[in-house]
Amino acid sequence: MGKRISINSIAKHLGISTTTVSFVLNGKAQEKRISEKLVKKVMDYVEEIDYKPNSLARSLRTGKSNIIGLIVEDISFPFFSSIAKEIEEKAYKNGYKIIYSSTENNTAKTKDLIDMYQDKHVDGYIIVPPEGVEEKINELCSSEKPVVILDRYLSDVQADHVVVNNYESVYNATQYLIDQGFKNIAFITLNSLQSQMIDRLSGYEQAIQDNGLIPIVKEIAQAESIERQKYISAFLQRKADSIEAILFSTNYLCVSGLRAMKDLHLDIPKNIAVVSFDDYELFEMYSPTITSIAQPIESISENAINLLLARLKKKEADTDKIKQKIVLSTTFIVRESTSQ
Amino acid sequence: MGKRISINSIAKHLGISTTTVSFVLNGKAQEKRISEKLVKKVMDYVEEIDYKPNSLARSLRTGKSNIIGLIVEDISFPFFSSIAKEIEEKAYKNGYKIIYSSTENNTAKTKDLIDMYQDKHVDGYIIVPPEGVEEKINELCSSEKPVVILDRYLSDVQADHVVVNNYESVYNATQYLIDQGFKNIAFITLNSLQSQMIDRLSGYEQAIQDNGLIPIVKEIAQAESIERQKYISAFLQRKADSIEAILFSTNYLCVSGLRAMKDLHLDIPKNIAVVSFDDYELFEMYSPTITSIAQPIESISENAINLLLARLKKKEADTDKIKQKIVLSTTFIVRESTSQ
DNA sequence: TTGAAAGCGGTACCAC
DNA sequence: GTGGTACCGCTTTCAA
Repeated sequence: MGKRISINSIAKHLGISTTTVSFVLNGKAQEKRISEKLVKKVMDYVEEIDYKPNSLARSLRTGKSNIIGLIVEDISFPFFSSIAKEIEEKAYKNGYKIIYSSTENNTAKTKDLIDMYQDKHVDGYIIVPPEGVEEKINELCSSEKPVVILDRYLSDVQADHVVVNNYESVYNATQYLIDQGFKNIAFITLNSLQSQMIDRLSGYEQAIQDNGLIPIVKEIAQAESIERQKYISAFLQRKADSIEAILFSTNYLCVSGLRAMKDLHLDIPKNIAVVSFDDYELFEMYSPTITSIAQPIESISENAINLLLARLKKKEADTDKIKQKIVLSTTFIVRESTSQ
Repeated sequence: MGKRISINSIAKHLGISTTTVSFVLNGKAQEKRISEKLVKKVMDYVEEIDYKPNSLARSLRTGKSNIIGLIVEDISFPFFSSIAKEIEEKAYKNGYKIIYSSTENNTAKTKDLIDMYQDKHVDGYIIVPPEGVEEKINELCSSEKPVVILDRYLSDVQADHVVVNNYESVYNATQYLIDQGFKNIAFITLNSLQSQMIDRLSGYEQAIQDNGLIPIVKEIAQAESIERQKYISAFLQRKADSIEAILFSTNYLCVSGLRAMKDLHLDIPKNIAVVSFDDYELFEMYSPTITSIAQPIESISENAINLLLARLKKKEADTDKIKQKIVLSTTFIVRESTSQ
């Protein structure tokens, strides 16, 4: 018969009921004490015709989709694409697929995406949230779907978090620069209210204050790469004489900074020492090599997906409501750009 | 009532039939000549309770999922993540979501992924295929789902393709080196049978032959970054004296090569000139800057998704079976690494 | 040990 | 113009 294969056609073909086939297929043969013979018969036939159950129908019935929604800031950033890769790999091994999207730090788009994901009945979420989605995410959390927040901390949100110790990392990096003898240390960051940026800034400010120095902070608007470079360039032209070292709060800001410094013929580290948050292949290859604060990408990914998988496996019965906040340590990689 | 909202509960609440609600919701009110008043009533209520139809149920019934499957080699490669970003953006604007995966050039995993995607009833595929999946993809194509192949050309596969002119690009780059006065030009590539690699190699070989020179080809096994560097390093140590220029067939091979050359204190371009296929931010920032063959990422992405969307919109009726092969041009970016 | 049948939430054919 | 209802394919309760 030319009919599409379904659990029904199998049952009909074998002269048994769909129930039985379903039980066998779902490994409930033992439990339901279905005869070995029958099980084998079903399995053999399924094998023969290479039957694949329709997961849509299954999802509709069970409410589970075996899909995890991954929402990052921008999949084309190496940091996020590396995380995506790791998460996908692990998810795949556990029978989950990933639907991903980039928010581009756009609140409206993010809300939209979450709606779409809910609509697709994804089983869980891993989200790198932009500003202003706390409420939406809280809604999400109060549905029974597990949510893991990545990279940023949302204090008002009842969800698991995986972040790095931004404050301490930058505090220590700043202290390192000070110990190296630098005094006029600038911090270049994004004008963002996201927790990770706030924390990095605070770490810098506190270290500066603890050493009785004067903070020099430059906030760059979220903008295209070329724009960023211009802002930084303008800043450097005004301040280059006085600044001895610069800390960048993200790697792409640092890249823009390096371009600007190259244009201005500023010598690193002779004129200015440089440190960047978030390591990048470029920093290892650049001349001079650039000191950086490396985030543990593997560990971040692993913790996030493990946390989510654990929640997914747990029956709602023993749902321990205590949300976790996992804080991972960064690695300070000293390179040539900070040698006095 | 505490019942979950469905098209049925709406119908019941309003005292009309599900059919009517369905028609209104699907914009078929006009077509079905449903009264303005009723339409408004339905719409208002839907608005009020913020009803979102269950797309799973809809997919089950219609066979459409509004999901596009994107299968790339490795999402953590900038080339692929940039493409993913562009494709996602455009897909999103057209109401499609993306499920993506990385094949890691693993044939078995890829087949598995395709199975999973079929199972999820994705509406269309964009695939960067590893070796050995031609048959599987042909199966896919003979289902009615549109498939677009990216980056590599599968001659036996009846699908749309979007590729770049690998052969000409490398031929011209090689010729450029020759015109610059380089004679002993090596080509470092992967030991891969994928069309794009074959074509790049052929382009090199033909140019060398056309100029009466001797080809020097080094094939590197697919391996971890560190391994690759070792292989290249060993090759360079044996040949450094005679080689005047090197062409790398991919950007990550070139990065490994740059590391190796740095270790060996080979001066670029004084000792050796360097060209890489596939541009990379690093090449623009490196000292010296590295000449490269840039792929038109935006154009590749745009063509791929447009092709797919076009096929998706087209009714099966006027299905023009003629598959397209879109060949895009690369840009040769001359930088410091090739100045004699 | 196995089977009948009621949904999951929509869509769309067919009837009135 | 509007409504009844079969059906997409699978899970699962209940009965036999």
